[in-house]
Amino acid sequence: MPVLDKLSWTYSTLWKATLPISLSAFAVPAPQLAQFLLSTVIFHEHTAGMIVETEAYLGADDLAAHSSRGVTPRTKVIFGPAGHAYIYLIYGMHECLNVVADIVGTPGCVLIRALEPLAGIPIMQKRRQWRGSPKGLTNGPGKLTQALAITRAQYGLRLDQGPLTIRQWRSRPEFPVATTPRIGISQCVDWPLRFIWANHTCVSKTPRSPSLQSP
DNA sequence: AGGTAGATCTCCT
DNA sequence: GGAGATCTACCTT
Repeated sequence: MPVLDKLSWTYSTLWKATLPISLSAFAVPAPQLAQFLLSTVIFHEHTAGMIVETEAYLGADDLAAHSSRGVTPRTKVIFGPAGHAYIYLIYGMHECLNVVADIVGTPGCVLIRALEPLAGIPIMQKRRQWRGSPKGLTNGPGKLTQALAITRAQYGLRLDQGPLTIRQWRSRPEFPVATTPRIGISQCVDWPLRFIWANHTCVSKTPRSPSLQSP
């Protein structure tokens, strides 16, 4: 089981330890996809990290979701096929990576909020100008995109293959999952749609009142 | 450990 | 024109 500082991976050995995810596996409701994506691994530009924190965003009733305002040039990919990348700029400077969920026409997506850095850590340090502990490289949605060099240039790309890819371990690990309210929103603040690998050191914030699910 | 300010762009009112 | 799915530096306890 990969845990920070216990194993060091090269990009290619990590690639071989993982398998592709079929595009159809993404076509499930966002809360389900958010939990599935925990423990999967993002690869891009000589760097890779394991997802340990996600948030689900739903459709018209979820006023915290960008898609609740309908189709715009920015949000159109959310209404398209699952398994593609929705990437947007927040606060004028930070890119955020989302994975489109659901069937075509149903706007659901999953925000990737934190990774455990696994491969290419020196490259991440250079991109982030960060000399602190490795977890500080990717424990936040704006941090992980910078560490993996993900920008709106990758908007709309499919994630089951190609330059920006998400893969799964050959054998899915067992780990405890906790559920909390989402971070940084002002609407639907109590909806339990944030999912974390409980007690993992790379999670962005300690939840104020996590509810533990069965492992 | 915790709060605040500033940076800086896109979308929608 | 203003808020926003954020981060860092720089304060104060």
